[in-house]
Amino acid sequence: MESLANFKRDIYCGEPRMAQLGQTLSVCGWTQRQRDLGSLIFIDLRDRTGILQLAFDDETDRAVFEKAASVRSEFVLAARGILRERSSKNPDIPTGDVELQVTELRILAQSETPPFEIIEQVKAGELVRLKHRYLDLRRPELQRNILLRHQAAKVTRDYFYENGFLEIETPMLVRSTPEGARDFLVPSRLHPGSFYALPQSPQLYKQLSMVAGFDRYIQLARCFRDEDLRADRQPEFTQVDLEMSFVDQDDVLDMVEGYMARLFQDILGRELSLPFKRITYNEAITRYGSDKPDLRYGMEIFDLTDTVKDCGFGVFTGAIQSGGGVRGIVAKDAVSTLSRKEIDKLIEYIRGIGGKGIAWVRLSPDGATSSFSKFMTDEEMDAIFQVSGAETGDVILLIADGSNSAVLSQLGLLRTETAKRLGLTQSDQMEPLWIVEFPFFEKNEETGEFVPMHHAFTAPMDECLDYFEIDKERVRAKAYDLVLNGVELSSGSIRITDAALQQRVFDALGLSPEESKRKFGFLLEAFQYGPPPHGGMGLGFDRIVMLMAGADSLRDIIAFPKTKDAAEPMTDCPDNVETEHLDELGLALKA
RNA sequence: GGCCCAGUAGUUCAGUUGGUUAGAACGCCAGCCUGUCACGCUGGAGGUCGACGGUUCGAGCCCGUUCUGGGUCGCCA
Repeated sequence: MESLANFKRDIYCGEPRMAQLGQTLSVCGWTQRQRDLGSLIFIDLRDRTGILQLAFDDETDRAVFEKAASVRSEFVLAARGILRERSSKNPDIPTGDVELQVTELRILAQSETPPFEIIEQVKAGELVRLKHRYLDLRRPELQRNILLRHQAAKVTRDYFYENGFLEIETPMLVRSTPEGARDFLVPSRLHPGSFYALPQSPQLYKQLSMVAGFDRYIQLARCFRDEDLRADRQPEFTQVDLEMSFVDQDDVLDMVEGYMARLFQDILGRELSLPFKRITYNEAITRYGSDKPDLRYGMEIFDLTDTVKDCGFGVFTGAIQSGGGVRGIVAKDAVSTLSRKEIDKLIEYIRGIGGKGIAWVRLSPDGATSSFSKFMTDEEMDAIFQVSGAETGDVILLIADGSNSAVLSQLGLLRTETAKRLGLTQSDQMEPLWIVEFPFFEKNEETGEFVPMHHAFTAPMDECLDYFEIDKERVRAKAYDLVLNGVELSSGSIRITDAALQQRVFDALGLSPEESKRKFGFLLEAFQYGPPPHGGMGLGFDRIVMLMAGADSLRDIIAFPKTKDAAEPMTDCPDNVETEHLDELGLALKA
C-alpha cells in the first residue's frame, strides 16, 4: 500500500479528451480490468465519471511496469502520465480516443477478488449483492441511479425554494399515534416504560408550522412504517412533504403539477403535459377497479349485469341475485398471447386474491371459444360482444361476484396482471393522473366502524357537510392522490381548521371529546389560536426516482435499502442488544 | 398471517426413471504473449449440492420440517 503524499488528482477518469493530448495528468480510481499482453499492459481505471485506459509498455519504467503487472481487479490506483492518442481507438467509451501513458503508479489499496463482477449486466443474485452493497453500488447502473436521486433532490429544493417554501426539519422522535400504520417504537431511557415513535410522516408538525405562520413548508422528510415490504415499499423512505397556507385544493395541485413537470423536464428532458388528467375516486373505481389506475393502456371495465341478468348461466344470475353483478374487460388483440393455458394462469391468480374465477371468451379468427357459451343463447352472446365492444382477435374476461366492490377490485387487479402479461407495462410513456374526491369515511369490514380514509384532519367537501350524520358513505373529502403509471406517488388534502367541524368529524368517528383531546389535544389547542386555512401533500420521493430511473424496485434507487423482511444483510441488522442495555431502558424480553 | 418461485464451485447455471469420481461458462491462480479494450493461448486449483430429519442397498434428485432470498394478497398512504 502506498501513500497519496505529494500526489494531487487533477481530472476524473471519464473526462480526458483529444483536447488534452500531450498534457501530464493525474487520475485516481478503481481497477475495472487489467490486461497483460506480455510486454504491454492495459489497465481500465474507473471512477464515478467513467473509465480511462492506462497504458504501460517498453517506454515505461521497469519498476512501474512490474507494479502494473501485479494489479488486480478493484485495486485502488493513483496514476500520473502523459495523455496520448490511442493507436486503436475504442468507440464504446467517451475517453476511447485517448489513453494515459503512465510514468508514475501508486497502488493505494489492494482488493480481494470481489464476490461478483462489477459490471453493468450483473448476474449475481440480490442477496450476495446486498451483503456487499458497497460493491454493488460501484456498478454503473446504481451509480447512475444514486446520481439521479441526488439531482432530483436538488431540483426539488430549487423548485420549492423558488416558490417561497421554507425547509423546516421536524423531529424524528415523536409521539406514537395508534392510527394508520404500525409505528417503530424507540424506548426512552429517561422515562422508563415510555416510548417515542419514529414518524410515519411529519403530518402534525407541518400543520403546526402553518399555525406558526411559516406559510409554505417543504421537507425531504424521512418517514418510517413498520409494515410488510414490497418492491415499491421500504420501512424507511423519503417523502417530499409540503404544506401551504391560504390555499384550496387547486392551488396545491397546481403547485405539485409544476413540480413534477420541472422534475421531468430538468432531469429527463421530458415534457409532462399540464394540467394532469383528473378523475374522481368513484370514476376510477368504476372504470379501472383501482384508485391508482395505469392509464398507459385502456382495458376499461364494462358492466354486463343488465345484459346477463336473465341468462341461463347460474354463476352470473347467482351473483346478481345476491346483490352483486357481472363486469369485465377486453384484452385487445390478445388471442394469441392469452391461450387457454395462459387464461388458466389468470384464473389461478384471481383465486389467489380471493376470487372465484373468470368467465372468458376468446375471439380467435377461426371462431370464438368460451368457458360459458353453452349456457347462453346466441342472442345473449351477441349482446355481450355488443356491450364489451370486443372484436375478432380480442379476449373477453368476466368476473361475477355477489359483491360489486369485489367484482371491481378483482377486475382492477386482473386488468393490471393482464396488462403485464401482454407487455403493456413496458411502455416508457408517462401518464400522470389525479384522483380526487376521495370518500371521507371508510367502513371497516370486520368491525363495521367508520374510520377516516385519509386522516381525521382532512376537510370534507363543502357540499357534503349535510350528510355527515345521516349518510357517511356519501361524504367526500378534499383529498387527492397523484398516480403515475399505476404507481401511487403521493396523497394529500386540505385540512380542517374549524373547531366545530373538527368536533363533528370526531363525533362521526365515535371519538369522545376526552379521547380526541388525549390523542390530538395539542393540535386542537393550537387551532384555537388562529389557524390559517391550509393544505398540502406528501410525495413518495423514492417512487418518483424509481419511475424516472426506470427501476423495478426501490432497492435500486436507495443507497442502503432493506430486504423484504426489513433486514440489512450487510450489517446484519436488526440484531440483539446486551441485557445491560435493556435494563437501562427498563425493558425485559418475553421468554 | 396466506399463496407462489428460487437455493448445486467465488458468480450464473446444467445435472437423465434415484446408481461409480457432481459438470459447463465466467471469475481466480500459474506460464506464454507488443495494441488490447469481455485480449488470446496452455495448464491448474476450487463443492457441507442451504440446514435437519426420513424413505431406500444407495439421495443433489423422493417425502417432511426448517432457514434464507424474491414476488404477491392481507396489511400499509
